[in-house]
Amino acid sequence: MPIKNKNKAKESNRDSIDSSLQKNISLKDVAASLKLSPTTVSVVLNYSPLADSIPQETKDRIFEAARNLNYRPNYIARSLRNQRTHTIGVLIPEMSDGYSAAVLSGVEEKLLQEGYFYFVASHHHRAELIEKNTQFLVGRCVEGILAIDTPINQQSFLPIVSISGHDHVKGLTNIVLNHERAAQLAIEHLYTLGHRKIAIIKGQEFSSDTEVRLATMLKAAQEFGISIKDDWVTQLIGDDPSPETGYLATKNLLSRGENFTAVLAFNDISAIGAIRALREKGFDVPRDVSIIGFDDITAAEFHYPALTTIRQPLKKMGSLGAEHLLRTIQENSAETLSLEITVEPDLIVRQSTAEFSK
Amino acid sequence: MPIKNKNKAKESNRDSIDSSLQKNISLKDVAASLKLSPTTVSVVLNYSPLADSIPQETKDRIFEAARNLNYRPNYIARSLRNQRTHTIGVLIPEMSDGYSAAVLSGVEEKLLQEGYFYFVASHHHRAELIEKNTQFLVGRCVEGILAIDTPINQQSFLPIVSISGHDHVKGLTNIVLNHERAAQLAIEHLYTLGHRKIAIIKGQEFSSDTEVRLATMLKAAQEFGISIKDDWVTQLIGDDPSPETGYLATKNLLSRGENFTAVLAFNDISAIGAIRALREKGFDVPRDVSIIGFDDITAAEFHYPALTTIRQPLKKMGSLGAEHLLRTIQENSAETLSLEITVEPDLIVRQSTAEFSK
DNA sequence: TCGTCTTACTAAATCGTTTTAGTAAAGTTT
DNA sequence: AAACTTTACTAAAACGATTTAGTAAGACGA
Repeated sequence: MPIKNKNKAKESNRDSIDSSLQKNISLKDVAASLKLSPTTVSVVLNYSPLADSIPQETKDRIFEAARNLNYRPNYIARSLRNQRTHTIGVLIPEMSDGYSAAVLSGVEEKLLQEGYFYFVASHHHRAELIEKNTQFLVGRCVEGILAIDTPINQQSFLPIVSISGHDHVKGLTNIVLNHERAAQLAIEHLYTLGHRKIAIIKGQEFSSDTEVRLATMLKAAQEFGISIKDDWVTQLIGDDPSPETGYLATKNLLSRGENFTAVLAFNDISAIGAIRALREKGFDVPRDVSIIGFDDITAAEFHYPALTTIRQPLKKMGSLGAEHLLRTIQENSAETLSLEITVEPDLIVRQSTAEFSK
Repeated sequence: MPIKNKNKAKESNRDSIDSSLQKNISLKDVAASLKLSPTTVSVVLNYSPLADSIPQETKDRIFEAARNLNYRPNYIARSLRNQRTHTIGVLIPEMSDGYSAAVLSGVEEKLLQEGYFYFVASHHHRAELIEKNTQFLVGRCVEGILAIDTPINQQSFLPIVSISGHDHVKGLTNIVLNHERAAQLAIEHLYTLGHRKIAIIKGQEFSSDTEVRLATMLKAAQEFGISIKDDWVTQLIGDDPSPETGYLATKNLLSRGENFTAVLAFNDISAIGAIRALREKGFDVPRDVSIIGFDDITAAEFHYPALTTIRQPLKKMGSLGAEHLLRTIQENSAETLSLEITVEPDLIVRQSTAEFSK
């Protein structure tokens, strides 16, 4: 007897594997197999309060039939009826820049937890693609939009949460870094090490953090009594997400013949390029010049020299953004005020900065 | 008069912005506004051959009304009716390992081109998550699945394309690197530089390339008359996608007291960790030990020393995979045979390898 | 002038659910 | 024994499109 049971178990297991090869078992099929109406089957399977009057025995039969037939409710039909897709759209500049991926991993974790999926569309910093992709996503009936490092200039009927954005549009929630604090940490670190001549590599115009990053750095410098000459400020060159941008920017900086002792790079990627440019000109990092990156991507720690950097909690920003977006969707609060949620940076001291001795 | 026209243009522009704030214009609404039936409006807007008998004047009215009301067909309703979602599911191990992101960028490019979107689900190398996520994706009515570096052990009624997978399941298409060639390039390079004592860091068990990578390397070495001692083979330690894995593996290797002159790392990430471990023990790369990475991720070029590596055309593998998946979906060919599509590696010589002189 | 063909449409079914509004039978109260 | 409740269901509408199968009116040929 036990053996027979075992066989039976195996068989039903096999059945379910095989049946995963054929599809299209509908509610109607289940209902027909039980000589019940789709209504009854639906309310039971959904644990609807309407099923209160259905006797347990019938419920059991229904559950059993659904399992045996391997019934999976059609998500599309359900979405149509309920007007809920449990899907959100994510706008990113670039899939492969490390930054977006880090944020996305936080987004994904939170969304899957809550039974949501997401569509990603990248725009490569092209305004018309932002517009077009947004339209596509809306066309796909997403319930909200998460914009990562992507400018948003229009109000929408959909809830939007922007990560590292700086636009102030009605109804838009921004997840932003405490930039003042970040700048303070960076400048203070260099100041403490004795640096007074600091160069800054700012981001490209299209990066939404570019402006604040520079402004807060200049302000923090001023507070420490450090004046930063115009000639010590340069900008990333090119628009692909590679260290090349920082490499070219730094070469440009060096060609001006200025003798700064430290560089604040826009991000880790560009800091890596900057180090290479300095090395080519015979400067050792950190002996001759100190460099601070920004973001703390994985590569930062394992670069040589390991990068001192300002860490942004990218993954956390992603999950916070997702969490907030889901909340506004669930509250169905179209009247949401503009909101700003701030996360804190950390100074991570490694080997690319050193005391200035001269 | 021109002025009035201008105003009018502005107003209608404004209307369309405002109307993007309200949603839910259905086919029925458009039809009602024209006193036509939804049928007529549908066939005209879809350029269906059924619209042949509709006079141009009516068509124009319909198009105009659709534009003015900012009508957007409801994708869900359309999907339900047509039984097409134009959505595929992508399984990846990890969002933020650089590898998946590179492949994804190729996938995305191709898919968006063809009007498809994709859902991503990552499984962190956990078998039960692979299973669960696949179920979720199927539940979401995806039309096919793209598995990136993810083991597939079951046939499915959906088309599946696997990138860097090594499973041979009926109906599964594999996009794979020409591993023999890759190994040959790597070994030949080291051989030419005079290296005869080569250590190998193999991947973790969960990486689908681990086995072939090692086997082909050993075979290629043999062909060059190089014998690789068991003690010169070690394995990545830990399961997060950081250089730490290679760092630990290399420390382990060094602790064995063997005196190899070159290291073949499983990938660039781990090569970076390996270099750090060697450096800590006082070995200079490439003067004392040469290192070859694998993949050619962005970081490889800008590492110090820049990594010599075997390039995998990751983005291309992504777009090839997507292309092939779409093709099998469109052909509706459930009878597809197992197929293998091979892409070619390149040897990228940089600064982490040098002639062995002693 | 009848039958056929074309033109310009529309009604209704369908996709697979959920939900509203019943209903028939049995049980309970008064 | 009439009136009301509860039990155990079902029919039909709805979500928003597409598609099949018409239809009514006019044009045309024999």
